[in-house]
Amino acid sequence: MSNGLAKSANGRATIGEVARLAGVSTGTVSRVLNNRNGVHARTRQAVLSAMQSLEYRPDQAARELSFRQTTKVGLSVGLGSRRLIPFFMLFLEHLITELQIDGYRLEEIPTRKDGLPERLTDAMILHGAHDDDPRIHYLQKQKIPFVLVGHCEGTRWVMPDDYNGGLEATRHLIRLGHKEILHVSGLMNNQTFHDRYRGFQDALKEAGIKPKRDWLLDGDFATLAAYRAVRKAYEKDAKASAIFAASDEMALGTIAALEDVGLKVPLDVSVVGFDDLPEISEKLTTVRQDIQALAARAVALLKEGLRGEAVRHELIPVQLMVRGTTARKRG
Amino acid sequence: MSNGLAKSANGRATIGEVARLAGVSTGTVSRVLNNRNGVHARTRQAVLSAMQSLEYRPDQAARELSFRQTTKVGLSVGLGSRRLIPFFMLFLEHLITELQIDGYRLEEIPTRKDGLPERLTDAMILHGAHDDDPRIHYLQKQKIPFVLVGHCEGTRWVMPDDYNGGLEATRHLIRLGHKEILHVSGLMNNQTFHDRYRGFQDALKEAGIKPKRDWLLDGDFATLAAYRAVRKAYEKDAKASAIFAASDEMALGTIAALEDVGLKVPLDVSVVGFDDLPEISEKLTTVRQDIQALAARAVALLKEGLRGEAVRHELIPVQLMVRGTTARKRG
DNA sequence: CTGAAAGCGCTTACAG
DNA sequence: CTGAAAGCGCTTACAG
Repeated sequence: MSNGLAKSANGRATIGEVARLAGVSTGTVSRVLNNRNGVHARTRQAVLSAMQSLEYRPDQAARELSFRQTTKVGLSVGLGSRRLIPFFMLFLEHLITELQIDGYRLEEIPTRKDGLPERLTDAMILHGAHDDDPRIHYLQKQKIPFVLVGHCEGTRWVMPDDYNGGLEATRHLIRLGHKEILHVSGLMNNQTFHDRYRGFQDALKEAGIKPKRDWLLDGDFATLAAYRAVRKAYEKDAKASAIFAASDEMALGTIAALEDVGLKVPLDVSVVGFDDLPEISEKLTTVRQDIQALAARAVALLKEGLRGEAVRHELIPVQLMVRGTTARKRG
Repeated sequence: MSNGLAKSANGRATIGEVARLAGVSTGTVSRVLNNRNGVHARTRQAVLSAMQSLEYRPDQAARELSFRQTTKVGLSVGLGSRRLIPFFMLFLEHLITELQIDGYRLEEIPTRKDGLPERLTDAMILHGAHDDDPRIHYLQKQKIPFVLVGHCEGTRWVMPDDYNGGLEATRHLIRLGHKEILHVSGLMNNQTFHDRYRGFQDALKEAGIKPKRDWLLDGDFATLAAYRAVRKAYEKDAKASAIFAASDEMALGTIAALEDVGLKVPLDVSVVGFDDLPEISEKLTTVRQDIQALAARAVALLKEGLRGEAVRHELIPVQLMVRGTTARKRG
């Protein structure tokens, strides 16, 4: 090694090597590693730069073993919430990664028929919450810190800025000259989709467009259901020149339906999706949400909860990605 | 504890407690734990029963730390293979669990544009292989032990018994009196679907049924594509009273299409799927495959490879699950 | 504010 | 065939 210190067998620097280079003890290195206070600023700096120059990355296994008791974080998926969908998979993967950084371990906790988690962990992450979700009150009573992926007054929560996503997607269509815009979504008892819908409505309102009742199509959050709803609408009498689908999957179904009734996207009808999932949305104009950030912020809030800090919430920004499925309204 | 030995803080027995109860050293316990030979049968038995009575489960973190060098298993997903689908998610989850038991760590290795893995690990699991997959020859040359999920002469492989699944699904329909049976699948350059198709063909052949060219529908492995293919077929002139869809997703699309052209399932048309995925296939007559066993056997074969044993392969049995979407042919 | 030392639960040469 | 002991890379009272 350029600094004359040997690295450990498997090629990675150890805490001991960092300590030697920084001229401190391993205990001190450990303290800065874990952000404990009571380390002199100068010392901390020295350790930090030693870590950097050695590209130090702590050994997970050793940490877990030393934290005699690893913090177990439970992931609770709401009743009826689908687990085997791309969004959830990606969220789960990022969540595991983010928790690992702090030495926490994720466990999926099954939900009982009464809607409560099968058992409790040191802290919990709640996904797929609905109004009056029994888990919220229950965890509050048990004094288990938790973070909600979604929103609920008085709790610690984090979620993508679905409202603004819906707003921006719809504004984009309006800017392109579209005046009649369908919205393909699912049941509105789902926070996420309700928020996207509110964004849709408000964008119309601010443009002075009054939505008709039949502009709202039930796509049941799925490709095929969206296809059937859109196809049926256009086979009847739909004239809309633009469609905002509340998910990329539904956007895909929407596009296929338009194709099958002989309409070209984006020539005849523009389509915007939502999520920007890999493998699915490459060519779609859509609203990107940052799933990694969602997971990272959820973990950050959870740590605050574990430290007993005050509840607060965060909204993860989303971003309109203009690609090939939207165009200016024709003559 | 009933045996008068204290368990460690976090409630789980340690190797030391097992050793004490069995009247041996921790080294010996470790040896039986890792199936090392050179332990007297009687001693081994004593240790085993001590483990059992203490419900001993080794601490992963401690093992990893002690195995100075953890074995890294790379998971390589073939180019163009979809990763965000339920089957793959479930396989991945089981794979991680199974590898963990042996203290191995799974890493997903990206595939380069030329089809080779970005980097090598101690051992690899190949998924989504196609004919002439360059990874196979490459890994053989590099002498990296690997297991293929699929099949390829001269390699170590494991896969579900897709052929028999296709055979059984089709036989089931034939037994119900159906004589004209469609098969909804995707491109046949995919081993899995090709095998299911062969099963379909052979079942017809043994029943003396000669399939027509247009009995094979391209469902592109997806719900929506299956829907469109089936709908188009019946809108034209299809008369088949039964359909074997090569995946549950395609079966769902198939059923929706039949419904939309006014046919009742299973009254007018019977439908069989394949996979039996949770959340998706509750009411479907389908062929269950055991994804957990698939992962477990893949790991077992990989361990053989790591030990330098001869290559061999395994077929994981599948099972026909008769549920509500198939019925005896009418009139 | 910092260091020396014990300890987390396992594995593995090294003796015998 | 088996035990005693060192060591894996960290954390954390305990002194100072």
